[in-house]
Amino acid sequence: MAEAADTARKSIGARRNPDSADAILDAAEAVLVEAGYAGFSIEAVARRARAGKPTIYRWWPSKAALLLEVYQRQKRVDVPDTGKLEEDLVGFLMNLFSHWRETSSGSVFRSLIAEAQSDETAAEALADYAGGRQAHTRQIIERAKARGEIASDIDPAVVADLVASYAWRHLLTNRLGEPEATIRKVVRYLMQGIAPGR
Amino acid sequence: MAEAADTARKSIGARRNPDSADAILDAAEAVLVEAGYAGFSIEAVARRARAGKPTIYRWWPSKAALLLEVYQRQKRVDVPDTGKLEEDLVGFLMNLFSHWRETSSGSVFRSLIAEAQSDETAAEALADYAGGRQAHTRQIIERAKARGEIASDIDPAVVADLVASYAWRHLLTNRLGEPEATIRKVVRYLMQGIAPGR
Amino acid sequence: MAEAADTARKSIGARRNPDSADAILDAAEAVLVEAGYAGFSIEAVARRARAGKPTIYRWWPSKAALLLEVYQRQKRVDVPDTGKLEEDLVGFLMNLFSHWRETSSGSVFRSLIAEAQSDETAAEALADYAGGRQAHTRQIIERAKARGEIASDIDPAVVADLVASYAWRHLLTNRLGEPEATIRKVVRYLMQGIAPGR
Amino acid sequence: MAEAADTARKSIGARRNPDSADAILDAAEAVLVEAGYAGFSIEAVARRARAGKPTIYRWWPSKAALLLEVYQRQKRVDVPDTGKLEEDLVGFLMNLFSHWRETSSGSVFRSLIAEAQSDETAAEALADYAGGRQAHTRQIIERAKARGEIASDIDPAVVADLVASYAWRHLLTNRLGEPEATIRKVVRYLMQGIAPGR
DNA sequence: AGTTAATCGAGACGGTACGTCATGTCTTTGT
DNA sequence: ACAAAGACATGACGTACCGTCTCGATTAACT
Repeated sequence: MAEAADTARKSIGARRNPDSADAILDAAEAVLVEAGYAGFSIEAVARRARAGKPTIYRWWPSKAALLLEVYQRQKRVDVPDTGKLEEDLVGFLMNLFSHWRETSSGSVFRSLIAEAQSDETAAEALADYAGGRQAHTRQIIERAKARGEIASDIDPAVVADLVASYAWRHLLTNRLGEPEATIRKVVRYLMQGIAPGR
Repeated sequence: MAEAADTARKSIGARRNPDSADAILDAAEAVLVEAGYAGFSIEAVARRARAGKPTIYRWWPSKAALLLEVYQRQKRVDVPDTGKLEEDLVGFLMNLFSHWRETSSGSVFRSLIAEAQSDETAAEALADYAGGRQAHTRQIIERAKARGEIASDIDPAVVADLVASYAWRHLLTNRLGEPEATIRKVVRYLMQGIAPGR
Repeated sequence: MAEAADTARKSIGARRNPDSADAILDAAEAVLVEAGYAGFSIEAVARRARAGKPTIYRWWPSKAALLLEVYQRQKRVDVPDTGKLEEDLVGFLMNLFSHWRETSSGSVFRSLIAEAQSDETAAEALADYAGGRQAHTRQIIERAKARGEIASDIDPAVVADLVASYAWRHLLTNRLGEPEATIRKVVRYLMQGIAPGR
Repeated sequence: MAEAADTARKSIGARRNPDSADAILDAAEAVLVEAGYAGFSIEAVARRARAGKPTIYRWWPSKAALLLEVYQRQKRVDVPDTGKLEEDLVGFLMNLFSHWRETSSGSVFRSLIAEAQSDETAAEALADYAGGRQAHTRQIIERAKARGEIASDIDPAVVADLVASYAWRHLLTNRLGEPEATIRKVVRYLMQGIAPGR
């Protein structure tokens, strides 16, 4: 999250200036962290990045686009592969929660979801992105399926949906600090069901 | 969603005028339906309700408070009690989704969640409300537990959380039209687990 | 400038409550002194007087009427009668300036003049009042005329107008601290003219 | 007092748009003439000028600043130079009164004075302006002094103050229609005094 | 080498909404 | 009948952002 350079950036000719783009993305992240989604305005980002508003609008047509790029630029969360589905899922959720908690990505993703509720293009972009991410989760499940850890008639997409839903809601309601025990419960219920008599 | 009366409402003395309150809540709902969350402003509501902005601010300190009351004013979704957990949960989710789809309450609740991402008081209000609603879901589960339909060591709160999470995410990603089969899958996975070998 | 009573005044039945009237006039004066004309609102007066706004509106149809009564309630400025016109006029102006400076009446009268610029009824009330006051000044001059101190063809109304004009402008431009020497100059110029060779 | 152009004015880059400034000043004048000082609000001016409120606030920090510029923009009143002080002063006052009566400048200046009673910055701006204008009047008197028309020990500033006072009060009390005879009386009294026995 | 064209920062523009304040009217309740 | 209390519709206040526009400068790419 580098600060804006002391000296003004100039145009580098008839092409996009990567320094400006970086400065804008850095600034967007910083503003989001410091002022939250409520204080996240193009105006504020431009001020922080020492950039002109049109420069932002030229490259990111909406707040959502900017948020999305900020989110995508960040380090990916680790998807464990322990060979056991329960450990993979618990590990994935724990990693995801701590990643969201400890970096700015939680704020960014929350904002993105919020933005998508009023901006149709944001909703589409988010759907695209979430589709891609969910594929990863699905892979965990499909790996387990291949290993015979889950029944053959299980629909991995639905399971992945459930897992993602749990994560989203905890993000949106500020409950990213759940103890491992709770998360493990969720995963166990999912794997073994809640009905008695196994 | 009655229209504002033709003749201006006057004060009815030194106490709250219920006609105004109704007109404002009606207008809030109408604005949300017609212009979406993006177009939902106190100004717009005041205009639509032929009410003064101060009247709105007097009774609802924030957009969130207004949204919450609009949501709470609406008919409750039916919580079925069939005697079988699977049917109860499938029925509940189907009822909830169609309620959200077919009345304005889906839009309202989405907006409320979005608002909670930038307004701390909205977040608290939502948490309170969600806590209350989740208690209902928990009851379904506790009833089943009492009937012996689920294992005695299952934590109903966690299960209710999972169910609510699924509902929220489908609301937020505009997927309230899931076929019953999909919802039934979710409920089955939850009840019987996804692992093989029962 | 008594403070509002600690305990709420009750209605005394179907007639004007003089305590309320006094409390309102006191409050009006206090508000004007403390917050200036800019902060002088019916709202503020009502708050300060612990009175309802309708109570004020019932008895004083406009801010101007209230201001006027506040002004009229105050002690009159002394109009000296020394037997010499110059001393009378200098004394009158000095008394008037110090009265305006040292009591709240300067603020009140300024406000009244300002109010009269946007409120026609205030303008009329002020014209009436000023007419009455100017009669006093005219008397000083007519006394002098009777004594033979001024020429017989002099129009006392015009002279009084000139004197009042000087006073008004110094009030309106915050120059009530003129030294006696300056005021004496004004009076001398008026009495003996500025042309040479008397 | 031209009307706003049919087509919306756009920004002309990162500098002040003189068209907007003109439109705003025109609108301010028009609003003042049509609705009076009571109806003179920044909102109304913005509406009339088809300008955004922030554009007005950007360039004129207060109503007073706007009023002042409207006033200063107007044609100056002629200051005659006939070689005789009496004619100069009578002519000046007659010109000033008819200028105030027949153009909007009377309303504007009245408003400015009223505004100065509640807004300290307006008071300062008015004092500055009045200081400058009074210098002109003083020049008339100093010219006469140089010609020997008035005594050498006369203070021109005090005389100018008296003349301006007379003009202000007639403006503020809506008496700009005085016949020349009355004004000539005032000037004569001032020049030759009101005491008998010349 | 000179010209063209895209980009940069800056910031003004017409707007909309914000949340607050005062206006003058109204009604109920309590003397 | 009147006082008090305070809600009401209205509309202005001054501020923050919105997304668009035009500038003057800078510089790469194309004559």
